[in-house]
Amino acid sequence: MRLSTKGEYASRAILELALHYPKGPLHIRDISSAQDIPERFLEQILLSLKRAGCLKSKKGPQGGYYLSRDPSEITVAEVIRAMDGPLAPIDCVSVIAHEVCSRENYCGLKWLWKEVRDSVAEILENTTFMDLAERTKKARKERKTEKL
Amino acid sequence: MRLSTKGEYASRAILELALHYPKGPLHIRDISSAQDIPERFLEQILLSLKRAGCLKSKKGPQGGYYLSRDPSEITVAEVIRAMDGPLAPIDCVSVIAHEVCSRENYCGLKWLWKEVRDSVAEILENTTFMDLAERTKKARKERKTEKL
DNA sequence: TATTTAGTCAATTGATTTTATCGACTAATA
DNA sequence: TATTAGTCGATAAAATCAATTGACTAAATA
Repeated sequence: MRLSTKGEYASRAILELALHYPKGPLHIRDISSAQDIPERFLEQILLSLKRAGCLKSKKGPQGGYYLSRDPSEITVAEVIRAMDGPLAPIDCVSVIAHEVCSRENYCGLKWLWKEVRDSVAEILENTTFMDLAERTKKARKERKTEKL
Repeated sequence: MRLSTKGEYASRAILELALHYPKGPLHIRDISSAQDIPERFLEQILLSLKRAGCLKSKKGPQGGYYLSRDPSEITVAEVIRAMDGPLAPIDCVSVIAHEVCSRENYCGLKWLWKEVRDSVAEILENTTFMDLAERTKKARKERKTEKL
């Protein structure tokens, strides 16, 4: 039940862009160093996220990536699905990539995996990058005052 | 956020043993054919589950595997952890394999993954193989009456 | 006690996925 | 037209996963 590195990097990258929103584009390089993600790998991830409609980009000097919508309109579910596919733990309970099992006697388990899927989806569908950005800003602020 | 094949096979195997409980041991071969799991792969899985304390075994004729406890005492969480390790989507929110992140600015996400972890754990900790066996029996019964 | 049955164990292979890198290309700006 | 920065496809390296193998040990029974 683990999240892929790709999924984790993607969500960190979008969070970084959300923290910067609505200022202009950010370079791959800057996102990479801020979030400690291998630059050439991040490049691919950002491309996928762009194709998935989460990001837009601008070439040339003063170019970079920026969110295609307000952070409050981008859910974590959308980002994770774009990177890793269905949220379901196994295909037979995936809404998107549904697969019929050959035997009915597994269905005692099917019900369980469906419950897991729904519960994960519920959280990720209802969390936006605005929520995450706010949490992050708040945590940073608290950390600052703590140090005084 | 996918379950490994190993985790899926393991839960199916334990379910099969729970359905057979408390009758005597079942051969690897029988579990394998009932649940359609590659026999030599299942062998390894059963060994791990034995080491994890879910199963016991008996060698020789009339031998096989059987549950070490009542199905109501074996949770799905226990089985999945034995096969795949921590339930947490990423290590920094794992109770067992906790890892400190080098940067505090990820914590906006940390909180989210923790919520996911807790929600998955809540379900898997509270589902036992008695529950699953009962569900399965009920589903089979319904399927039978449907056919009349 | 010999034979058969059935689980034990370690090592290794094969396949797939994940993670990452490379180089050449295109678009935008100054 | 030089420089900056994203685009794209191919591929390589590494890790993990899934599965196979062969030799071994223990138990039952004939």
